Amino acid sequence: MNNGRFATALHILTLLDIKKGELLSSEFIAGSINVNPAIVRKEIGNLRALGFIESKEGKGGGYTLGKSSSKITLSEVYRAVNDSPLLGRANDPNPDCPVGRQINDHLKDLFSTADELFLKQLDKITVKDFVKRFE
Amino acid sequence: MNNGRFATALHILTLLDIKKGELLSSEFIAGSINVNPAIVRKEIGNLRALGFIESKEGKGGGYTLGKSSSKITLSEVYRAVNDSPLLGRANDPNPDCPVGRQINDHLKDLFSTADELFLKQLDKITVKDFVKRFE
DNA sequence: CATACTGTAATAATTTTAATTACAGTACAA
DNA sequence: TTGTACTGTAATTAAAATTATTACAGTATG
Repeated sequence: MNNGRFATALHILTLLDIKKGELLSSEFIAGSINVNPAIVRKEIGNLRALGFIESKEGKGGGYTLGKSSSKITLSEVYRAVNDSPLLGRANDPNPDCPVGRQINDHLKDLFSTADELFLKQLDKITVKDFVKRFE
Repeated sequence: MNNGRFATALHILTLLDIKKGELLSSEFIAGSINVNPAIVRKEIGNLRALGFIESKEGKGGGYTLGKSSSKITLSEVYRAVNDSPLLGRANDPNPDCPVGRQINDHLKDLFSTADELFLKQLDKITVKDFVKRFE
């Protein structure tokens, strides 16, 4: 799990929606999030591959939304930065112990069910909905 | 967020339930989880304060469940190791930006709702239920 | 009183995450 | 056509979080 990346990604999309029509630079975006511009460019590379963001290179270049904020759900954003929200780091238990041998599978079941539920909730919320909270 | 600790805590409780009646040492438990005994003792210190585990000091000492595994829910275990399952690490955005100033509050809302939902699911599952999966 | 445990803290090592640096590539504009 | 201001990307360093290790005092048992 890594919510730092989710926070960053959603922050980027929020700024792009609020400043719709403008091309925002990685430096401007990084200034709002308070992270390094290279990280913004990297995360945008990921979001761009999914069609959420478009970029323009060269002088005067920058970023805009690649699709309407009403068409991007938070579950899509979460999946973009993270395969399994909840599972996270597991132990590496002893395979010679009956419990150790099985527990990771059982934990995985547990979390994948919860993951689905969590993502189902986020699926109902679009970036546009989220941006409305800033009004 | 930190699921390593949840995995460790649940592993401990699972072993204690399966080996009910016996006193298990931190070394035995650590051998099954494949972590350091001092970590087991530390986590047990936490679980003992909540009444989930009892310990006996001195030679021949060790650990047993402090209450029936059917009376311990996974949501209680989760809360024992983690205040907010989902929120995790946040950024430290620029307070001079309208988005930066507000986003952490909005993220927190988002995650606290999801947290409640997640814990509500875990509330339905007891340690005993979990242990049944090993049969 | 020797032994085998727990309880707890301090420190070190490891892993993960983010920051920094660097630079090639691209578009604009004088 | 050249300087400038951007993106794209990778390599390296730094910081933060997590876990491991070590150490030892305290306690019960035989």
